[in-house]
Amino acid sequence: MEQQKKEEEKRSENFMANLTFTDEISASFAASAGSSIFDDKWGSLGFMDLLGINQDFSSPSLFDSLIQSPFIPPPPLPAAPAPTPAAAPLQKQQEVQQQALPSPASTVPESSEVLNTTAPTTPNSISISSSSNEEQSKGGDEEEQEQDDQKNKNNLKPKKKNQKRQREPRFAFMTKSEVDHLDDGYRWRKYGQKAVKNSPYPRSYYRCTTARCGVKKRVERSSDDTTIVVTTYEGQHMHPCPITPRGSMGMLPDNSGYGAAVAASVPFVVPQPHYLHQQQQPFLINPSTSLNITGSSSFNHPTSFPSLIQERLVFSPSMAPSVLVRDGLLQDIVPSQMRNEKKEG
DNA sequence: CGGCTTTGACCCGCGC
DNA sequence: GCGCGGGTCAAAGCCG
Repeated sequence: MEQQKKEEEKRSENFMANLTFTDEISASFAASAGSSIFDDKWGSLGFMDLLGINQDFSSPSLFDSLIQSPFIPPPPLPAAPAPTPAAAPLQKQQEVQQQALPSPASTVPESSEVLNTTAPTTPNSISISSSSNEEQSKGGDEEEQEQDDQKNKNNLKPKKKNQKRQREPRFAFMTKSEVDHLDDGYRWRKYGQKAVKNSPYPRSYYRCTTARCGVKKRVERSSDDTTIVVTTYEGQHMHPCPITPRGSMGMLPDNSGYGAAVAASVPFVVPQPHYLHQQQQPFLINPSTSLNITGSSSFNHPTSFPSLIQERLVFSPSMAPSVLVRDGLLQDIVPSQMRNEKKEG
């Protein structure tokens, strides 16, 4: 165990990750939001927020604006990926205080499904996608959900027939990594594993070990590109990140009383054009461009991303708009186009 | 001993 | 109704 961890950490140090976003994703967002991606609704949200990694960035140029954004939603999902013990020291520790301002998260479309596909042309890339299950309860029914959850736990049968299982919003991202289970700072307990159809790799199910935190995480490896790991989060942490010393992360939803709003919101944020500008890559506008946030300055804080996801973010708009993440299933997450391309190539 | 993983069984929703 | 596949449970085992 210990050794394994160390190995992973070691690997993480050398890890280079690309994160890709597609303009279609944005399109999806815009469409579902019924407004332009440039609206405050979306435009002010940072995708890093989504990951809950909006802290400890060593790249002010890119993230400052993000963080200073008036509408930074609390990380609906994995709050702040905690520092990987081995990786943390490597960074400048440029701590950025997140401004947990109340966000318009509640205005976010609750049933939007967003995909973020990745064009894994480079090694170690991540792609982010988010989905809010269309079946999921409409927003504010957190209580109801909890009750339902309880029902399910205490008694599996008494579920009403006409009551579809409600699901938390989901958020998925693809990561190029040798390691399946990325360390995002939270503690997870594996509760299941299933073979994945058409894939030699199993899908693992994890649950946040924090008491009363129902956040789940699903990890599977792409069958097309075995270097791609698809991680799907379901639900939102309403507690501080257990590993984060500052606890500044988890603090968001918790202390701000923002929980309900967050719960009711889509756990996804989209890259904000204005900060992307700073990278001089208006990927949202020009579908043919690819924003590579890599570089000397940007994203190289190991502690600010699921342990192995670092350094390279590539926003690459090139996928089919119809590709939306649905239920976080790999086959849905990975755009067919991309998969086809991979097969061809 | 507590926490975690493994793994087979089971439940449930959905499509045919 | 049936079969399939996704998701979850829970007992057993492992490990520090």
